[in-house]
Amino acid sequence: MRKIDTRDFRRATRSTSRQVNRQILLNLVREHQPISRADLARRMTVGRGVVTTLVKELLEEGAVYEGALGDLPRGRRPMMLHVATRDRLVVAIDVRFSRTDVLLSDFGGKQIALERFGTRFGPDELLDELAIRVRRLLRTHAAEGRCEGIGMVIPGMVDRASGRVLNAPQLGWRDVQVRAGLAERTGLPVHVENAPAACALAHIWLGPGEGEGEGRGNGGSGVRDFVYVSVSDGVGTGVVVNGEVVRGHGHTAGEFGHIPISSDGPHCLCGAQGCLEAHTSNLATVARYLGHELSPAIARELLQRSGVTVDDVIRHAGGGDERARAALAETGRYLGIGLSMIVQALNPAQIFVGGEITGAWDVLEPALRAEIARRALTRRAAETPLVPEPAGSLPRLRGAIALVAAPVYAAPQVG
Amino acid sequence: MRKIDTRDFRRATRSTSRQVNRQILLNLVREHQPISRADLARRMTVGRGVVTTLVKELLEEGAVYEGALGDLPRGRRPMMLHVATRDRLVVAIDVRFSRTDVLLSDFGGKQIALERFGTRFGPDELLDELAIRVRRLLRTHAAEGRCEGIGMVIPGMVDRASGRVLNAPQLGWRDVQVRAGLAERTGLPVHVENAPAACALAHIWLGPGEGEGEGRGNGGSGVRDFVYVSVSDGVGTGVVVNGEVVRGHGHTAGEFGHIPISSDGPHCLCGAQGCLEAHTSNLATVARYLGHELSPAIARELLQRSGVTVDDVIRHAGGGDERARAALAETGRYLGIGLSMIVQALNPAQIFVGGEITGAWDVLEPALRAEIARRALTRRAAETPLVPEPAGSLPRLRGAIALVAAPVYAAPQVG
DNA sequence: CTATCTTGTTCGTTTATCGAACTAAATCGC
DNA sequence: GCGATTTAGTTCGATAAACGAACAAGATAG
Repeated sequence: MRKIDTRDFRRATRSTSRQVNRQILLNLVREHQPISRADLARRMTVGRGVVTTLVKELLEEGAVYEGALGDLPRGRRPMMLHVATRDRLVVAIDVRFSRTDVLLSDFGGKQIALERFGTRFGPDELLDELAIRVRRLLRTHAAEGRCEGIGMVIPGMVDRASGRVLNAPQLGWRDVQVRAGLAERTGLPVHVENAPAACALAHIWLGPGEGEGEGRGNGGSGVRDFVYVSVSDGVGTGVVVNGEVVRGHGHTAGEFGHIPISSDGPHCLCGAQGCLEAHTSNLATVARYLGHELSPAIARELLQRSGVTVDDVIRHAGGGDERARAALAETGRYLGIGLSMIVQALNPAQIFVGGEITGAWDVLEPALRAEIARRALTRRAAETPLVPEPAGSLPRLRGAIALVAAPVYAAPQVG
Repeated sequence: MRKIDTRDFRRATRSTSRQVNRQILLNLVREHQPISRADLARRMTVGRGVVTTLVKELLEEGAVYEGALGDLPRGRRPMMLHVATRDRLVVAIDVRFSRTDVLLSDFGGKQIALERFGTRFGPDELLDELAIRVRRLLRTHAAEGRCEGIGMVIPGMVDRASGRVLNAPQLGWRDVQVRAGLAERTGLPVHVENAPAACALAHIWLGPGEGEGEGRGNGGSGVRDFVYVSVSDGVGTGVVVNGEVVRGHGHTAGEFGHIPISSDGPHCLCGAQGCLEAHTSNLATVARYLGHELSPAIARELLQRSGVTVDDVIRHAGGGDERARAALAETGRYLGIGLSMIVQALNPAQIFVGGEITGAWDVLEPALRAEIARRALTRRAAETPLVPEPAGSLPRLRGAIALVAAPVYAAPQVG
């Protein structure tokens, strides 16, 4: 029951029906490929004639292609249809404090080439470096297909519509026009997004990132209401309601990382005290392992001197180090409080947890479950599925891919 | 950028364009009445011919009517159009612990007759009583128009689709089929909803409830992303994203009332400790005024013995009672923590605060603002507008009206 | 009284779905 | 081996919508 925005609506024209049905059909092919025209007609409860003309259009545009003939017990064998992914390329860029990743992939999420380099903290220097690498990648792999765009994820707040980075504390950026800068340098359409929001987008459109080599390409998890919680240097979330990422009025929705967990907890980079992030970031976990409950600023120093990383803590926990297990369990307890708030506030169908920390899921999960169950108002809410996503599946790069792929398949807006 | 749900989509048919444009037109009339056909054509960037046929259809259905001729500097005078509200009635029902309100109103929110009686806690008894009163009201006011449905708001969790009350602790209800029961008894379509969610719906469709006598009828606040926070016996919220109320996967979204504010705070009715509700409900404020930080169960006893109500505390605060002011300011501080969480999580364009407590807005507001500003990540978020809605404007009954009115004007779903 | 301007209607054109008829290609029964 | 049956895919006329131009109905200005 959505209200029509009388100041910014899209009315139906002669061609709106076609656009809507075309997009539905394209999505059905995407999620059920290989699939025949007759099957599509049945799923859409439409005559086969309409499917014929819609498919003809999509074939001419190169959005779908005809594969092999299917098998049936009786009757004429159907011509199976697939969405085109292989010869459509995407450049995915993940900018973080520690490093920047550049991935060339196809539309289905299949990896073609991955490069890593140390992040330049000057925006112009970084964009120059990126432009050089993008051009080189596309020249080298020109035979693989045509590049349809660049997706870029940033640890910070982004105005997705304008492609401007509003505030990225980890990079020290404020009000930087990233999209225009990179688009000029490369001549490609550029999409910029906050990292956890992009990770959520990847789960809408590409599904969980298990298929390393092949990349299922079709799919996207069927869940339409979920929250993606990213735990790394910072703690951020992507909120999805009704199959759409919630951006917020000032582009800062999903900042669950900076809700207060305790009134007197460690100081956070954001200036406040006791934030979820200050209790559960990788820095916080390491500091806790080393015997402190410190602010991230001091913790960063501490761990630079000690040289201990979260991955070390997780490895030690796996090896039976009780202090490491206790530190992680404590992180789990705090994170559980945060997740319970998400459950109360949004009652999602599922919560994805991403980050290095998922390597200790056996330690984490009981703590998370306990906190959620302690607070939940209904049994259904108490049993909200938690799904870990290991950092190794490159969720942020998948998010960057989704930034380019999603608009091609998204529902046309009407009303 | 919404994803199409390939398991539950609505494809475009021959008549979809018409439905979409018809609904856009209806909403334009609603928000700009009186308005001419030619103006509608300009706003929709469509030929006047299309408007003629759409309006003819709406006139025949009685959804709009022609009013007086408009004035123009030159040319033929336009025929002004209005939405029909006066002869379309709604029965709004607000069930609470202390009492039940039944309001007969028109589609624009104009009050016709209001009845109050003590709530029967047996569902069947309550429905019987309600049916008698509804029938009597409609018989008495039969001349005023035809009743298009019943809207009913409940303090608790509701499955809106099935009309079932899942859990209403204040009433002691669990799994009660309210809709079917009342629909059978009255022969009218019935809509049931959680009270704060309905209050949010009222703000989408009817706008803030200032116009007592007339009822602006047109309108609805233009804001499409906001949160309505209801503070009374309990504390609940209605979350609105993109002009649509967020229901959650298990119908329990918006339960910000039961997020933890403190780890060792008062026990809450929900079983947990330190909930926002336990700190900021009317009971909590009264208990605080009387010198305790108590669980609501004990507080209820206490205040029954003392006979003090929130309204008393608010009155005393207005009279200069420092203890009352301090108690309310403390409530404001805790509520501010809750609101700051809402700002972080959803970054709404606006937050509405409803309930008796708004009577002490001068005491409350500084505390709320301070807490939000202390936590907010951007200036825009820090300055999120807070809008008080006094309990006297009957927000819950307006919500019940909106339950019936909204579906008539809502955007048809496509894609 | 006429030129001009604006509103509202009418009607032929275009573009979509809808549905029935038709062709193509496979299996089954005999 | 061959027609009956079944399923896939195409074609084409009917219908319903937007689109756009022409036109009638009022109003004002000079």
